Amino acid sequence: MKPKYTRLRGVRDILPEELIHWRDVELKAREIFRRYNYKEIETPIIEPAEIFIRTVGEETDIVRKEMYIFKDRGDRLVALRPEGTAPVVRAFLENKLYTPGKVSKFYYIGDMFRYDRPQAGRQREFHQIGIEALGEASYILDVEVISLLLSFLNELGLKNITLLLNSVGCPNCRTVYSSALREFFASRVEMLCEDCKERLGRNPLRILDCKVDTCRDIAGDAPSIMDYLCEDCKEHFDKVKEALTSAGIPYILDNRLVRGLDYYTKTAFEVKAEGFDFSIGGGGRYDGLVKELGGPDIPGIGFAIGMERLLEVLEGSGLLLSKMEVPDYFIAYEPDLVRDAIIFAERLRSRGFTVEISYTSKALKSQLREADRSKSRKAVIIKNELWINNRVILKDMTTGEQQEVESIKLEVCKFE
RNA sequence: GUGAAUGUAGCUCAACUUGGUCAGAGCGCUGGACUGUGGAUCCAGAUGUUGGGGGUUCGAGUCCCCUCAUUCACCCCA
Repeated sequence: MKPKYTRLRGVRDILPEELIHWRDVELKAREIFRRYNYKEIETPIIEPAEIFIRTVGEETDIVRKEMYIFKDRGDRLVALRPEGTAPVVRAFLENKLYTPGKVSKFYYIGDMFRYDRPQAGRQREFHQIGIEALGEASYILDVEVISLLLSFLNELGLKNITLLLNSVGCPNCRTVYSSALREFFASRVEMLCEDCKERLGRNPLRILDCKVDTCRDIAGDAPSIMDYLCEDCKEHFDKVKEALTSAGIPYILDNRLVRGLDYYTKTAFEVKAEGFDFSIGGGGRYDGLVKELGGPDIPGIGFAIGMERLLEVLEGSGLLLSKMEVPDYFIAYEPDLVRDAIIFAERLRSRGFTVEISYTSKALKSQLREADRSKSRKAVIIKNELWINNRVILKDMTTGEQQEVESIKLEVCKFE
């Protein structure tokens, strides 16, 4: 049978067996967030498109061609959220959660939408686990956020995670750097690939992480942002690096690390797993974002982890171990005892057991086949001659051993 | 948005360069051997508008065109 309706491109169903692993990961995340005192927040999937356009940046690909954007029936321009930071900041301001001198720390787990062509590690609907810490400019927070991220991955069992680190400066020094880059590349424009020629006008920083060899070679001689950081940004970055080093957190400086959203300032970072091309998460500071959304001038920092990507890495590393739970009992019965069987099943369920029952009242043979397929640990067989004495047959489906027991025993005993 | 590959039973895939017993296998499913006790073995059986549409041909999963979908890469990113 061919399905009449199928899912939209780029979205997928997460089936029970896989979802188990999602919940494991989420559980671990919540546990870590608790230890760092982050509180969960949930924002709508749909938002005024404006908040993304303003913060992510009009010239970014996300806004130019990847937003699910449309007008609702009230003629409002709305968007399915392409990322989590702007909504959290919006909620933070709208609910007046800020108090001077206090840091607000949030985490979220939810789905995001970007209208991309699907490929490995990329879907149109994808899920992120992210945090946002608002109200503190100190480098100490940067280090804590990075440390949280690495602890999380570490405690999931991942080794060989590399932390890539950069500073993207602030609007002041980045502008200077940007024009220096533009000047540099403009003199070599004829050697750049078509994409980079485009990037030269739009965002010269992007040329730095072009994959074309000739562009890479040229970019190798390009000026480094480290020579352009202003005093404040430089000092901040130095302190972050020092603190990471003294905390024993290894990192790789990557001056070509360019985050894709305009709101980032100062510290920018990504985490990658060995053997996987994509990064599984990234983040950074965004000290101007709250103000950009109409709030006070308070700083922020956060990161987001791609759930699907993380799971792919965990899968590839053999770290997905949880299995689906199987029923404790399967109730099989002689047909005229259906009602008794139903009631007995309910009693066991009310004691906390997972109980399946045959829905077909078929021959015992096929009921036991059902028991086998349901992967139940034990079968309970209810037969007339025993049932009148409140006894049932308890069969261990693994060993095949069976014994007569009092039915009440199953209710009061803990499952062995 | 650009480029490439793929699209055959529920699942994994055959049927090849050479259009003509080509609509198949394994797994799974149903039933039987086992007459009220699952799994193992053996035997039997069901299932497909070969993604969809059009064309070439006496004849097309097999060739051509269009379309849809999937996968991968680019752009970009989680």
